[in-house]
Amino acid sequence: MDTQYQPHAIESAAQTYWDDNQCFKAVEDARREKFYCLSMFPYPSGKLHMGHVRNYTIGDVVSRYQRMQGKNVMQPMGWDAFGMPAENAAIKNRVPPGDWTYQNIDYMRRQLKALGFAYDWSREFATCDVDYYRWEQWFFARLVDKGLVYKKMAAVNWDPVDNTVLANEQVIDGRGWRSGALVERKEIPLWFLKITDYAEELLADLDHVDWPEQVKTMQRNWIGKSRGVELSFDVCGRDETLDVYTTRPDTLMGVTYVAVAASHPLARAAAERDPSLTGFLEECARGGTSEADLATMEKRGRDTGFTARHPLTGNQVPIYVANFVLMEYGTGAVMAVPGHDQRDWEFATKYGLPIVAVIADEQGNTPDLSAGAHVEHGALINSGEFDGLDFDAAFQAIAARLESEGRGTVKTNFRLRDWGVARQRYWGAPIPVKYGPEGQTVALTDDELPVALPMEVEVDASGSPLKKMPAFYDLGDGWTRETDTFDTFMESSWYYARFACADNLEAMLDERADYWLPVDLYIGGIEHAILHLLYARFFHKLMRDFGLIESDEPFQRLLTQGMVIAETFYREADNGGKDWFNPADVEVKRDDKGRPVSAVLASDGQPVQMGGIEKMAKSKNNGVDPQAMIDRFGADTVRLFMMFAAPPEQSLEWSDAGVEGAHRFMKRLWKLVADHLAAEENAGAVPTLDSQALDDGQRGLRRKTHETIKKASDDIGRRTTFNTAIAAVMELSNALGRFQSERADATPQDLAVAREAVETCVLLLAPITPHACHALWQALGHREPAIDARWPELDEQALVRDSLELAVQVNGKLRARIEIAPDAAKEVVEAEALANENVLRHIEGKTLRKVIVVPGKLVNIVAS
RNA sequence: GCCGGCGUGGCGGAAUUGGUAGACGCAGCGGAUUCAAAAUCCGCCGCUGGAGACAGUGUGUCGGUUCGAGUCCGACCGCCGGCACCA
Repeated sequence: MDTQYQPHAIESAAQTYWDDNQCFKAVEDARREKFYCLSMFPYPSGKLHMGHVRNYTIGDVVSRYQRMQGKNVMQPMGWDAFGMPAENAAIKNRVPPGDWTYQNIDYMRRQLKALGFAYDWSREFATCDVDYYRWEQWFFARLVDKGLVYKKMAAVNWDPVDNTVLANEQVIDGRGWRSGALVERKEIPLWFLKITDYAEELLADLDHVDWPEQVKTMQRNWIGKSRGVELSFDVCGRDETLDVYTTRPDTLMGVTYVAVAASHPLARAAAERDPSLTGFLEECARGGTSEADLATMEKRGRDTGFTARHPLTGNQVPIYVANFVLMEYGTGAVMAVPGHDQRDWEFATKYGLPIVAVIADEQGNTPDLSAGAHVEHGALINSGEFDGLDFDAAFQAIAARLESEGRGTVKTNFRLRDWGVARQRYWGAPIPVKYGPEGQTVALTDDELPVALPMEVEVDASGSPLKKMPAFYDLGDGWTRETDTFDTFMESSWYYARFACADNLEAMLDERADYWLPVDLYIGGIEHAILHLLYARFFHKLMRDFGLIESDEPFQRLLTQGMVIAETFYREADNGGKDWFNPADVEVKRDDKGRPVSAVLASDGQPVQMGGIEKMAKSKNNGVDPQAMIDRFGADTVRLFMMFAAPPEQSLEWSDAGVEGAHRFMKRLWKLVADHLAAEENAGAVPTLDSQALDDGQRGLRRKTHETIKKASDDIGRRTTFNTAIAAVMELSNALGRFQSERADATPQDLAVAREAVETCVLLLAPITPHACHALWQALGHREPAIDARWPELDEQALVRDSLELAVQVNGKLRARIEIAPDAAKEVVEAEALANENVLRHIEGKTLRKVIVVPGKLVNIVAS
């Protein structure tokens, strides 16, 4: 073999081999256990970033590992191709979004291939392919038939200058990102999917998936199941009621006012009576629609002049209109208990509304409400017949009373809201609906589908070009087509299923979906923990209920990867902003401890400021181009560094020096194999290992080999902590290197033990650095490729030790280490520990209280 | 604001179920090799004291539980992700 490690030649040879032999084409085979490994598909933004490289390397390592376990592995790749960036690029470069998208896909596909990922490329598709989204349109029409789709008014961000709807991302400090105009909340009719019909099941089935607990908790909280009471207040002097929902009916006697949304009919009626309210209602429409905006804005309100009658006491309480109550969440009205709700307390304090204590503090006294609300549960006070009841009893009693009077019912509520799927944008799948001359709304029939998105368009900042294309929307006879397109979360909600049968042009899914689903391991960014994953789970259940698939959940196991971050550098610009410099163009100066102290721009030698470590992003210009790293070190080094630098769930800091370290290891590994092969050649033959005839050194190396197999198998297969698996292989390779240099005149058993260690290193690393291991496995004389080699098998016998080292503590502090036989009795261990010189020194003059022996670990002697 | 995380040497991280803190790697320092350099190899490497044996101290801060806490509990500080039209 070549004694030099030459990554580029090795990598293209391995990739050619895999390609020519179609090694990663997945074929359904009922007799074999399947493993479907999926990484979240990329948005084709232009080129791969390090986050992609990390995501896809994790998936590839697991896929290759599972293949070596003998599983029938499917690992597909595709493109989440609809979305806003294509429209933005179209405005900027005057290129149709479709052209831009498909060009990006071509470039990024080449990059993925250069990284050597074991994808079945025959299953590739982009969500902007008609053959993909046509089935989404078909399925949507089925949902319309089943009554799972409806249209209702909902708030959007409206840019009054560009006359267009803005995404939340396009609203910056309450202004449109292009126009700079103050954004308004505007209500328009939009399509919704009834995800709330599935709230209960979406919550319950979280118990049956193997996901990180934090993600399950976030989803549970997002769905937000609560038990409360829906009750109604009569509006005094008007023939109407105000319905409100509360999870705290126990505080009902503390209600001192009621608040309604600015767009509530009662608020509008109030403005007709009192025109001075009109300006306030307009003000309420200002600002963004995001929950963060609403939760952090200044809470403001006005008295409508109307009053409501308390359902139990009959007392009149004022009705306020408030900017933080929204018409589309719940009933558009809330009851306020300022004594026991902090937001209500602040509002009441601001507007001089009464604050009444109706829940006692822990000691049973009236709580002090001068500095804030008392929100804990407790016994009722100032509540008439309900005084003294605790939360549960009061809930029941008050709910029963309301029910008997026909003024309320116990109700389970969900925080989860129905999914608005309509977007007023061009680059998305057209919503398959048409409108008739008499106001009819009709889903398109199968023979009217698909609705193909016109590809030759000019996009500007004034909204969707579809609205200006009669050829698209005008169907004649007064019928028009919907010009809104689907939320791109629609496409990403079922792509994992389509990968099972992407070549089927006759049906959305076929029986192959049930072979592959559910996905065994799904890998992607933690930022998708709620929305994407919840929508995909919902869509899966919809498809199941239409008989398209059998399983209940799409993703059996989930791995959420952390971000890739890097140092930022900038200079203050003349306009007060910052000019950001790429880390590749900056030289960092360090002090004698290696701490970075300053940095200069390489091109001019002048200083730049260090801006801290941030997520790799265009805005901070701190992205490291994977391509440059692959060109310089090869794909294996990049993959190795990515897997070694941090466990997958944590954020990963890019480090040029770290990459060089990974490259050095690749060179050492290469040399280790070359040295071993040279030694075998000297000896003339490959001897057979006789595990019964080994000396101490040989047994030591063999133990290390099998300890490494044990650890790496567990780390990759169960824990998915690839960094520690690599560290273990590094330890083995270090031990092997020492062994080889100590035994220059190798005996046959030296060579046999060393070969086992060498082959173990190569196979354990094969999923991570597949190209080099492909070449090394060949060099070691194997005819089958490394991808088809079986994962090394653990020999428990090799792990047996003659003696163990135990730590000896005195009062919890380490004082000595003792060598002891692994099967030594507790008494022997204790005696040995107590005989130790240093231990004796520390217990001298003290009384022995207790000796704790943790077998195989330590002895703790308690003395005082 | 609400929900979910994270915080360990100069740096990335390890310590898997409450049991020897710092594996592995990077940087640094010392040495070998070399005419020299690069590359490579060997050694040292939390902090303080000590020639050393060893002792003290140390996992964001403060407090608690325990024979024993990086790990569990409470309060706080800082940073990150999500908040329904970014993907």
